[in-house]
Amino acid sequence: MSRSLPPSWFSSSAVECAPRLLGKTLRYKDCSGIITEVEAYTDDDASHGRTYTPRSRLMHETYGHWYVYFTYGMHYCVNVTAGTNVGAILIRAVEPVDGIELMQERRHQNNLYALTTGPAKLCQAFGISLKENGMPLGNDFIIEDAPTLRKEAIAQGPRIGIRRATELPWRFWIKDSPFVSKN
DNA sequence: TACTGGATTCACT
DNA sequence: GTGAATCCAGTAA
Repeated sequence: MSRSLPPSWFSSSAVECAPRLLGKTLRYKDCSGIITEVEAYTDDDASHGRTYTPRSRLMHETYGHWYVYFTYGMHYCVNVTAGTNVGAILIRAVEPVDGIELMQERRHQNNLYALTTGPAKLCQAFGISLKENGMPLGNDFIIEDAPTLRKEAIAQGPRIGIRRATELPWRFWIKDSPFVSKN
């Protein structure tokens, strides 16, 4: 049985940790998927972390904790807090592995490529909501190291895409994966 | 207490 | 490409 990465794995900055998350497995209860797309937020203008508020407190005071927030009146997004200063990594997409039927049921969607290819889609598929906010890594909610085959494939590179436009967060994704968001 | 706008998604044109 | 859905956190007063 594999173990979760420890919270200390996330003590480096969000920008450093984010690309290293690609290819690892996100697991929550009965569902799991290989992380294909992430976004790193620190204290820049686009980040909740630019101010210290009750919501952003986790970004300032923890690393290796789940930060879940509600947006647009209907969607949840899931992050892992990172860095000893302020930061979080938004998990934007995964490749579904376990619990696919359950995800399809929750999403009312059978198309595998539309199941978890977006931050809000992923939360809906995995059944993640505000009640998971603030949990430390471990127990039900874990990130496992990459399967060996994935690790080798990623090491062969260049497979990781990076985008950092002005005033936008750092985005990292696995280039040849069909399981990434469209925007 | 009262706005304002959002780390999105989906249907529709 | 455009707009609606929908409600809460943050801000200003």
